[in-house]
Amino acid sequence: MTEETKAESLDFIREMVAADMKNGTFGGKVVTRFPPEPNGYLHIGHAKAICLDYGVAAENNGVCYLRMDDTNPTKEDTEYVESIVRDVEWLGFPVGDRLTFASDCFEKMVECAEKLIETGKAYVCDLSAEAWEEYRGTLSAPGRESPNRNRPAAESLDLFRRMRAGEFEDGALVLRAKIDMASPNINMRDPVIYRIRRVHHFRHGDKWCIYPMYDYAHPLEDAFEGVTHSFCTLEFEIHRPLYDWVLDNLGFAFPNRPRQTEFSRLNLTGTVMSKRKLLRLVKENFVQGWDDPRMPTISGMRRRGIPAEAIHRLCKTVGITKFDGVTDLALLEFCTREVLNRDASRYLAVLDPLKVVIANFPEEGVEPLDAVNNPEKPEAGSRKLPFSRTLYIERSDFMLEPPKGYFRLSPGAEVRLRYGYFIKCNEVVKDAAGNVVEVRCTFDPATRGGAAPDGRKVKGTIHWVAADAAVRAEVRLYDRLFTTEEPGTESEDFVTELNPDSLRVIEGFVEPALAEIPAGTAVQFERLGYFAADLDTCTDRPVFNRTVALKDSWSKKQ
RNA sequence: AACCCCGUGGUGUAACGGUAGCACAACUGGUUUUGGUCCAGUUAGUCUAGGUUCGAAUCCUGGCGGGGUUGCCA
Repeated sequence: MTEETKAESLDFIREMVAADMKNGTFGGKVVTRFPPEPNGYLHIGHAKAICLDYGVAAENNGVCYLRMDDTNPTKEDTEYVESIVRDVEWLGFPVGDRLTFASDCFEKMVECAEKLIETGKAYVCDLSAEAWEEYRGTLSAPGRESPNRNRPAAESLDLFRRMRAGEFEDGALVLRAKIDMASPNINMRDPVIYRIRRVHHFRHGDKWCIYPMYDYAHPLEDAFEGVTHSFCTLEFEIHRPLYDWVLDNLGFAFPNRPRQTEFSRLNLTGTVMSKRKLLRLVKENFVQGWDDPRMPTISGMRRRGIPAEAIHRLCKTVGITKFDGVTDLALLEFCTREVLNRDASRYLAVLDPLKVVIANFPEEGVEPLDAVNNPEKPEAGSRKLPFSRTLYIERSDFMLEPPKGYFRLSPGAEVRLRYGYFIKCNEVVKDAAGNVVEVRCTFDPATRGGAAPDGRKVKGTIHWVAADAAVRAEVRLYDRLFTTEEPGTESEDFVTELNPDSLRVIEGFVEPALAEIPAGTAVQFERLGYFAADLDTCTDRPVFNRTVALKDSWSKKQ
């Protein structure tokens, strides 16, 4: 064994799976599942679970199902199913025929429920939801037994079948597991496992009027699919005894008994992650949709230009633990820059133009210059870049009175135009208010391409576009959605913490090569950041979403 | 308040009774036709009090701090 082959450390889940494989707990198999409820779009937090579920399966030659946990049709919809499949596939995981629906198992779940009733483990209860509050007890006081608790099995079975047949009003009866009303874990105090709810199901229409509760349905879904390792987030930790109770009382035993393991969800600074809150941002038009580039959704990040690989890298870096922390958004930005620095072609763009006239350059004509597409990736080739007498440069790349350490353009200073020539500023034109509106320069023809044959150096290299050839583009700059690091922690009314400047739309100039760039393409505008071409049918101009700004040590110093 | 889970630099994560390491962030410096990249370096950590042990981030007990649970949501 050489040093390079030194094993990477495993997270606690992968260690557990490795031990299971070694001990043959599940007969040497690994089956996992990613089980979203189709009531919203997937976000970056789900990506962590997806990477874990699919990752552990793949590492052990197992399979992973994408299961729609559609046991409560009130908020579920096919739109969400479709978006979830799209997002999982975009992340690079196969779905295909491994797409399943919990609701397809409803018949088997009813059979199991009847078995629980027959063995005295479940009973039909007529206590209203309000009445139950009193019976349930509190966190510190035990509950009381329902008067229906000892209803004969035959009677419960009959009532349960009539519940299913639609003989009762919504909420009139429920089926409860008979466990322990004195348990310190409230989930074990005779939890509801079936309720009557006449709601149209997006997949089964009005076939069902009883729906199973999560705590009862989930372990069965896992068991029916042959899942071995059922990973979920920390808030389900306290539900695990019930998960186990369902399986134990229906006779599931290893190696055919799934096991639940919890890990901490992903939190990112400056955003919210709960579907309820994200839904509100969409419904109340605080953002333009689930795929708004400011959203922490997978689709939003895709549109923002964040590559799937960056999300993988983030998930790998944050790892899997039970510590409930908050990951700095800077880590996602780092992962994004890392991938984009390698892959994105470089282009020139000017967002806040200042006119530059090259006095000694011919009035007419355009000179095509060679520009390398990506210095990190020679195989990306090069392109032609038009140069002319009138140019635009970034307003911030010129200063009348430059502070110490500023090495861009200023009166008397010489800088390099990227891929172009050295230019020197000779004259400044101001308007009546004293604002600089034009800079007059001379260029050195010997420095074509950006190198001086006499070996003289310039410290600054600035970007530019030829005024006549440049293309108008809409550039969208995004900032964090919220002003606070952890929005919503202080007040439930988290929308009061929304950042009013989270979207800035700018009319800028880009070089002509970008006129017809395909949507989704990631590019770097030198010195400005990474951008993703957007397909926005509301505008006839190319649109760019800024994925992430470049690191900028100069402006940070100021 | 009862029960469960979790506490390692500012942040995220390693070390599985034997040298506290990595990454991000921050800060220096070097290279550079992007103030990007790349390279080198600096700052900074085991919540706390006991106990077990030759030896504790790791095991035990108490305290403190954080999170979760009182849906006929998932």
